[in-house]
Amino acid sequence: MGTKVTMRDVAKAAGVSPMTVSRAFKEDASVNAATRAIVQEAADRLGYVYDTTAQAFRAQRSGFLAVTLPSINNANFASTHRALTQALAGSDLQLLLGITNYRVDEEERHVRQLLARRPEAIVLTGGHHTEATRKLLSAMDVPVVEIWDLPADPIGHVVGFSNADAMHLVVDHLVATGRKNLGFLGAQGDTDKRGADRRQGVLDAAQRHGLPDVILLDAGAAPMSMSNGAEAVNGQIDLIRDLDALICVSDPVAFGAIMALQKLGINVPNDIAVTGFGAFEIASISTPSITTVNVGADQIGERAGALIDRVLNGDLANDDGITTKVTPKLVRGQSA
Amino acid sequence: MGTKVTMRDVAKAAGVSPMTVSRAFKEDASVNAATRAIVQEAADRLGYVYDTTAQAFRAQRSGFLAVTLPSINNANFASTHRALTQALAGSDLQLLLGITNYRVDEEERHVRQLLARRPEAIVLTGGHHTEATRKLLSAMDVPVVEIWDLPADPIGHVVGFSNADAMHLVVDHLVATGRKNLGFLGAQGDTDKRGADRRQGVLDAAQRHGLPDVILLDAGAAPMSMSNGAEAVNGQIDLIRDLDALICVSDPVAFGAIMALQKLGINVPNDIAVTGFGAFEIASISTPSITTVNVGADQIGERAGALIDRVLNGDLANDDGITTKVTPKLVRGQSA
DNA sequence: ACAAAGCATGATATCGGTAACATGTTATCG
DNA sequence: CGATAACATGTTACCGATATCATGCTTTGT
Repeated sequence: MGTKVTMRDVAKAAGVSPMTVSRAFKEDASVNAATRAIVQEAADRLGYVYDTTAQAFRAQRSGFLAVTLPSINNANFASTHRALTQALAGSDLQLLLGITNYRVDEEERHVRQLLARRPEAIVLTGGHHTEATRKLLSAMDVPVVEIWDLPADPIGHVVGFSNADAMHLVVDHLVATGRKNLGFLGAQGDTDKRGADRRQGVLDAAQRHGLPDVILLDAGAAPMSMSNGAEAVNGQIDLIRDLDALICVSDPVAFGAIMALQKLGINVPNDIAVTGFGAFEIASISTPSITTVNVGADQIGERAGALIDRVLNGDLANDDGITTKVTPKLVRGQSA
Repeated sequence: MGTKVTMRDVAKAAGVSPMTVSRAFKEDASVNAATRAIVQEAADRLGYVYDTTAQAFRAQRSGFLAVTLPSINNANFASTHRALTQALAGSDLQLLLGITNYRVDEEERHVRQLLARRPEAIVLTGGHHTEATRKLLSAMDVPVVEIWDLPADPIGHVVGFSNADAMHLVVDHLVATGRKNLGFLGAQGDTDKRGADRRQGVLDAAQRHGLPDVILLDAGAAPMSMSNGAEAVNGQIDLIRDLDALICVSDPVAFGAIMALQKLGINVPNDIAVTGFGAFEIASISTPSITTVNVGADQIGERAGALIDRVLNGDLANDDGITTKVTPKLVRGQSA
């Protein structure tokens, strides 16, 4: 019904000044209890809804926390999101999400949009960005937290881990259990930089161990999931038969690969070991369960939240970028 | 670097009035090309970022489309989100998400926050809401679209399907293939209303077919996933041994259940049929593949987007609520 | 060559809350 | 009892972008 009811309207209805209405809506402001009740009643009657846009404008404080995520269909990013939300439950920040589909150019588009809303801080998932994105971010002096990565040249703060190093855990484990001929199944392009970092980590680790060249197997573009794993196995089975270990870029891909291998009569892990990444639920439910890496997605969200709290409380200067590392852990399953 | 650069600053630097700067940033406004270039250069040099908050305030148009989703870790809601984003790519709307964790009280909290940002329209996933939520929504005359459900008493527009009716497809199929003793595995509370609707649909359909009482099996609270299915089977196996069909509230639950059943030496579908819901990827990749229901999550997003386009263009009065039904389809797998 | 139309730009007021200051009224104290 | 503090409320100005109206300059047609 009531279109555009403002504080002025409420004030008139309650027989007070707009300022008193404003005060009545603030918890701690000094307003007589009776007056506050009258204002409340008038507001309810008129169907008044507080206008945060106006408040944000006047206070020059949007109350937004901008967050970019590659995907909204990923248990790990969901964990980070949840932990971040919880860590910031005390503050009055509202999350403003941008979904980048694993692409830096979409990230740039979103960052532009997000910054125009004047967020209090911005959280970027990933440590690779376009030049324009970096420029935009340094132009405004908004606190920046990069998560899920350890960028070589951080923009501001960082809460993450090295995707490349995490793969060393996997390769070390495979080598320790006698595997030598490794294959890596993931995107072979560089659009998804975290995936590319993992690929590079595998290559480096294999070289360090003096293993034969790692066979690179294409699984399409991110976001990759179960079907990608299955199709990649079926399409490149000749290459795979020579391997004794298949390192997959993520658990869903690994699961799809295992399903396809089993249908081809190839036993996991006897004929070939398979590993995943991310400690998704499928890794523990699958038969065989999948050896994977738990990156601590919730820890990332939690610590990023705590960091933002400190920055916004002024406990922490914005320009001395703090890097918080979380430690990925190998989770042994039956598949490797 | 440059804190709070405004149009005024750019104007001064470019030697023009703020108004000209404003025009230079609008594609179609009449500004001399040379002037526009000067302004651009000045803006870039100063690191000016357009302030959407101020614009939104002045124009009394936020540019937000508010959307509530139960979860950000769900392929179906992600599909809806993606389709919605694409359908609205032409408009300049920015999505403002609220994640409700399948709870109407959290939804209410989010709706309050979202409305305070004066969205152009609001999309609610689900058709059950608190009384306060309904009141809030009718107080502002913001266009409302409820999706993923067919509410008995819609607030505004609707794009959805009947969760209860969708289960008839499943039960009909089970009956047609000779199953009689059904169990329903899902939440037994009413927090997740869509889940409760599905449960009711199964009960009604079974009664219609004159089947014995459906055995209700608890799988915990939403969001439920694979482990819930597996644990529920392990914990209530005595009840399950008497069944010849297990209807699960979602595919992940069904998959977890199948894994647990297989480990117990119970063959699916020979000993017991199992069905899921949602046509998640796991349903097609799993062995056996899972009989499920595809609800057309992307269609929902697409049509909701088109609907919002029409409403915002004034092609459609806000008060004559349009209900668009999408038709869930049974997807036959090997599990039932 | 001059009026009319077209184009580029500037000045002013405004959107809805609220900080800062001002004012009026009631309690408190020596 | 007069002075001062404590409290409740009102007045004014302002945040940044832009709709609207006004203005000056250039082009065009006859």
